[in-house]
Order: sequence, then structure tokens, then C-alpha cells
Amino acid sequence: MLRKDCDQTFVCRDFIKYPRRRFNTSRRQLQTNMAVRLCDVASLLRSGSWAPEPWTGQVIATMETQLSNGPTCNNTSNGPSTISNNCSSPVESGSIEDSKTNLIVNYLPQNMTQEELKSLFGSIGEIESCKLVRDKITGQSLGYGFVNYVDPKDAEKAINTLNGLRLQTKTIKVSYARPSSASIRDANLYVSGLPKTMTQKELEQLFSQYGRIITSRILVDQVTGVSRGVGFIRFDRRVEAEEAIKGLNCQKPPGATEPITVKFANNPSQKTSQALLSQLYQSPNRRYPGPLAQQAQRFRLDNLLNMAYGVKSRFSPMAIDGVTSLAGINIPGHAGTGWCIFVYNLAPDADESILWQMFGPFGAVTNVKVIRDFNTNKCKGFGFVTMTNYDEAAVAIASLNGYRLGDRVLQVSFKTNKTHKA
DNA sequence: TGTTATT
Repeated sequence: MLRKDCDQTFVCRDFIKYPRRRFNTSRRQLQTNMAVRLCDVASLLRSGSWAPEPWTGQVIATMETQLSNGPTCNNTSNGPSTISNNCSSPVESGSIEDSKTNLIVNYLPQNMTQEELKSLFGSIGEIESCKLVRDKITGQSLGYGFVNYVDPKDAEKAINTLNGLRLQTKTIKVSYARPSSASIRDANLYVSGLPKTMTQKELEQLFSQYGRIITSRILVDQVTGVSRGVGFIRFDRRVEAEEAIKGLNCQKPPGATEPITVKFANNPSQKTSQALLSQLYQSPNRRYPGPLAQQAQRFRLDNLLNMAYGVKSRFSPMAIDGVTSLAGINIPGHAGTGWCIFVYNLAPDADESILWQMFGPFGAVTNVKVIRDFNTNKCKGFGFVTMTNYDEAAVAIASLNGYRLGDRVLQVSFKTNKTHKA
């Protein structure tokens, strides 16, 4: 299916350096650039040799290197395969019973909450329901969720607009959810012993004879980029995965000298839960289940979760609240639930998605809002972004203030009371 | 053995 997603490249037009030229840069390229900027800013911040000013030539040069070498996939639809980092083949129409309003969202940042998920997807249209899937035991996010829209058009728009969006270190994937069924669970295969020369496309070709492939991946060495000879294939149905094991395990792919191993992949959530519970079980405190022991156990659980999941400790706005209320001072941008950022000089046709795309790569964004004229529904030239962590907000502001978006130069700052109408 | 894919 060919979608009219040309309008999805609007953000990237006239991007960065050549404001009067029309680019056809993909959103992914834009987001890659954002990540590069973040890295550069972070390293400059660490070295102490940087002040919050608009972009320098040095940074732009780095970005252009990335632009020419980076991923160039423009496809924002979600298909039966995932060729190289979410670049998917066009999706074929599902069965007539498939929901056209319910989406599955994969590769969400670990610390993203259900409310943030709802805020992000709610910027597209009215949401009927939204759920972030969490580990039943630990409560930790499993990194995916579901968004069910009222209107199928909004679901399609969400796929076109938000698939491939970079949020922190992740690139989210947005696709139609298949009808839930036991038959589609546990259909993920781990494949090892692959020829190092085998491409993802060739891997899919090898496995596609056994059924519909939902995702595929070949793991590569982080440094060299060379295949590690291992990968994953997720089939639509478990029976397809079973047949693929029967047909391909211990077999040599065409042209290969060694046989491959094909088996069901581990479930990371199960493994981690078991590891955590195993450690908890060894705790002496559990033999004395009084209130103090429970508290200690809770503390231990928190630490274990931090270690196991790499949960980043957050700058706590609550701590600041205590200080500000006692001292009677105001801290710009701090609204009690995060750090509010004022974005000025947006175009009349700006929408929430541009704010997500600009700020999402810098860290946890809880909310974005474009201020619109009541009668025309056009952007009045400014908007707000709320970010959870001060340091991420500060880097975003420093990076995006003075940023040229289309033919406009943005002004980005912590929100002050001057612009606040209570 | 993954950027935790079926609530």
C-alpha cells in the first residue's frame, strides 16, 4: 500500500542549514540528526567548553556526515518485516476483521509511563483506550503498549506520524495490533550460526516459506558493524515458528558451509523477573515479614530493579517543590510535575507532532501543547513542552533555542511567569 | 539472546 505520507517530511524541509532550500529529508534522518546533536551537546557540556548558543558549524558538519551515512528509510508503514531498524516493507491489507483503530507501539523508552504514552498519541486524535504493558511481578514497563483510537483515520495518521519517532535512545515502532490470540504468542525464534555475509533480507527469504514474518533482526558487532551470525525471526503465529524449527534447525542455508541453530527465543521479561525474584528469595529479611523487613525488602527491590533495568534516577521536582515553597522563590519553568518549556515562533500550521519530534530525542517528555487560535484553529506561534528531568530539559533548550525550523528561528526557554496566565 | 510484539 502506498500511503500519502509526503506531508510527513514537512519537518525536514528547509532543515537546519539551508533554510531556503527544499529538502526531502526523511523524519528518520531528522531524528538521527537530533541524536547527533544531543551527543555533541552532551560531550561539550561534560568538557565544560560550551555555552548555550545556537548551533555552531562544527556541530552542523558532524550532522551532515551523519546525514549522508545514516539510515535513509522513508517508509513509515509497518509491514510483515522489519528490514534494518524499522524500515518496513509496505503492509498488505489484513483480514477484514482486523481492527483499524487499535495500535501496538513497540520500543518505548523504559521510563515512559502510560500517561506519557497517552499524551503522545493523544496529540493525533481522540483515544478510546491506552495501555502500557508492564511486568506483572515487578511493575516495570515491558517497553510496549496499545493505543486504541476512536477514529480509524487517527490510527492511520498515528502510524504515518509517529512510527520511527526517536524518544530518548529508542526508535518507536507504531503498527496495527493484530487481533489478540494465544496463537500469536511465543512465536519469536533465535537463530545462530548464520553466515556472516547473510543479510536481513536473505534471512527473511529463508524463513518466509514457513509463514508471515512480523519482525526480523540480525545482531551486529557494535564497533565493526559486522554480523554476529545471530538473529531473531518473529512469526505471526507460533505454529509457523514451530514449522520453521522443524524445517531449518541444523540445516545449512543455501551456499552456507555450516548448519544453523533455530530455537524459540528467550523471553527477556520472564528471565529478568526470575532473576529478581531469585535474588529476593535469598534475602534473609523475607523470613521476618514485619513492617521493617518489608520496607527493607522494598528498598532492596528498588535497588535490584535499578540494577537490572538500568532505571535512571530522576531529578526530583518534588524536592524542588519543598525548597521553593519554603523559600518563597520561583524557579523558571518548574511547574511541580516537570519542567515547562516555552517554544516561540512556531508556524501557523505547526502541530504537536513537531514538538514531540524536536524534544523527544532529548529525554522524557510528558506533554506537549501547541497554542491555537480558537476560531481558526491555527497555531498562534507558540507552544509548551513539559520534560521530567531538569538536565534533559536544559540540554533541549540549549540545543533548540535559535533552531531554524522552516523559515523561522525558534526561541526556546524555560517558561517564565511572564507568559503564564493562571 | 533483542530497541522486552498481544493488553
